[in-house]
Amino acid sequence: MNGYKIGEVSRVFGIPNETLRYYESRGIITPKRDVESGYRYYDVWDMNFLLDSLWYRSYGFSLADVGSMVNSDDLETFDERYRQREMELIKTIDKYQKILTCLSLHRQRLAKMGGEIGRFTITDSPAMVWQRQRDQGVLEKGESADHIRRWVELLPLVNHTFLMPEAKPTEGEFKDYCWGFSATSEIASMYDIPMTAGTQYLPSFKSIRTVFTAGGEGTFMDAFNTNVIDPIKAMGHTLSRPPVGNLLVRTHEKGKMKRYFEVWVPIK
Amino acid sequence: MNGYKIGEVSRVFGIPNETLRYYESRGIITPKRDVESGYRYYDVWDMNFLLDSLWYRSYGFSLADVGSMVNSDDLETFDERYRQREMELIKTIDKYQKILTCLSLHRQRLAKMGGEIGRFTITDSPAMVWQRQRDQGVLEKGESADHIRRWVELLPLVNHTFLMPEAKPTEGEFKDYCWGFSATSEIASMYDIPMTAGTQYLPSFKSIRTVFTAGGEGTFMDAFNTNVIDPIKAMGHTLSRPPVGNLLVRTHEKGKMKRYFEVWVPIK
DNA sequence: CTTACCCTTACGTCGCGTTAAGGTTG
DNA sequence: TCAACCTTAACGCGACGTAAGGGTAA
Repeated sequence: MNGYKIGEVSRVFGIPNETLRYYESRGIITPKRDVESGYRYYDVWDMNFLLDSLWYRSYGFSLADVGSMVNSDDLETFDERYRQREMELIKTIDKYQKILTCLSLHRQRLAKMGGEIGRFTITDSPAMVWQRQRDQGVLEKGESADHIRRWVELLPLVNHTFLMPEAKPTEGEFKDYCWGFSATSEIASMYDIPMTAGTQYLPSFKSIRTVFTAGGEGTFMDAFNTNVIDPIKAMGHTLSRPPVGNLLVRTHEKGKMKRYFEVWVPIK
Repeated sequence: MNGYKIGEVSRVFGIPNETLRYYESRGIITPKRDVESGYRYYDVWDMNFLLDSLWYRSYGFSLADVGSMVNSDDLETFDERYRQREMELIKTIDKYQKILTCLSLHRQRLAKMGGEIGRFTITDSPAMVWQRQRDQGVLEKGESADHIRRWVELLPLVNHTFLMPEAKPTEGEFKDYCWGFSATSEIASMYDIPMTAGTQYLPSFKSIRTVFTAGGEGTFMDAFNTNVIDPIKAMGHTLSRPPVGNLLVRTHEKGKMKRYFEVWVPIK
């Protein structure tokens, strides 16, 4: 019997012999067999096609595709397959690129936020679209909640964002807040976000931005009033609109939850 | 019992309830249970953490990572995880980008090659590094073949390339050829290709480039001599160096193999 | 005779999605 | 009444990797 045994092929091309056997079971490369021993003997053409298979695999084609490409495809079919794979790759790269952009941005926000606690900066809040998700812990459910799914699907492009109620705090502190999702207006325009009840467009406002932290359950409003609103008022600013902010991260420090938020408080 | 039942959570966030149960089995979200019925009741915090989980998943973290992030990670650990994931994403994008570039290029070559059969163009051959893989069907095997694996790993950056022997064809035709891999010199310099016995650097030469086809086993040399060498000689050109060329694709037309090659024939 | 190599079958991996059987709850 | 919930269990995917148990080549 002439030709190369599976181990030789394996060593030369660096492919585990299990993989070679698997390819045979999928009908991709079917070497001759020694009838007595059952040994596989790969000839030059088996290896040509094996190399082709590796080539196609390296483009990311599935084994099923590779089988057809190696054994039966004509030129036209090749062109179709390449065209389709090209489109898939573009989509894939796009997806990962989007994720990377969001992740980097978010990581940078986390890296900076430590130094921003207790520091108040006058800046314009980012224009965004905001969607109420729940009110005082009460979820919007039922059939009307379809749009929430749409927002969830947009992760990680959307933020966990709270919005204080429209009514101005007359007694000097906020007692009410509402959680939802937000997307910057660029993202909102790119992904046609559903506008339903509870969706608001928040333009850019002159604001004071800061970062504050809160602990676990029930600590949010207090932390907000004490560490954000009181200092801003003490500085002599007058609030003009409902504050809005993002959850940056929920961490656990020494067994207790610690949440970090960034917030924009619109001022006159 | 207050809170939301699994079906409600499922509907609102668009997550199959199987997945919610699976997350519980992995210790990620563990809602309270009604002791009698065994029903799961998700409270606000369960849903907060569920949303966080979806957020982290959308960044591409594994469920094991998500479990830690939701339940125990501190800020430093978050930073590490984000940093690592960012690097992974960059690598992934890079990989796909490379594949896409090769695939696009190759598809364009396939698209053009039909019109290039029988057409001879004077052009400079691309500078490349070439590695002998086998000679007349005889594979280089044994321990000395380590470097071939290195080339295979570089797919799809490398080509299937033949090189005619150094000796000039005195009788007017070529009888010998040798298959191997090649990489353009840009790629070779980027990925430090191993230089071993059988590795040659082929600089750019003034050449005639054409595309030819061959059938199955044993048809290559004849097709090359008849469709490439003879016409070039008939045009009055004198060959200066060994021709070199790439396998473009092996197709199947009407049950028979048809191979397409591009070739550069160096001339004086 | 050794021993490195080959064979087959079958099960594990990841992150779930799906299906099924059989029962309880609102 | 009947959808919705519970449990355990298993199977599927894709491309292999791994292990068991036994035969073969040089």
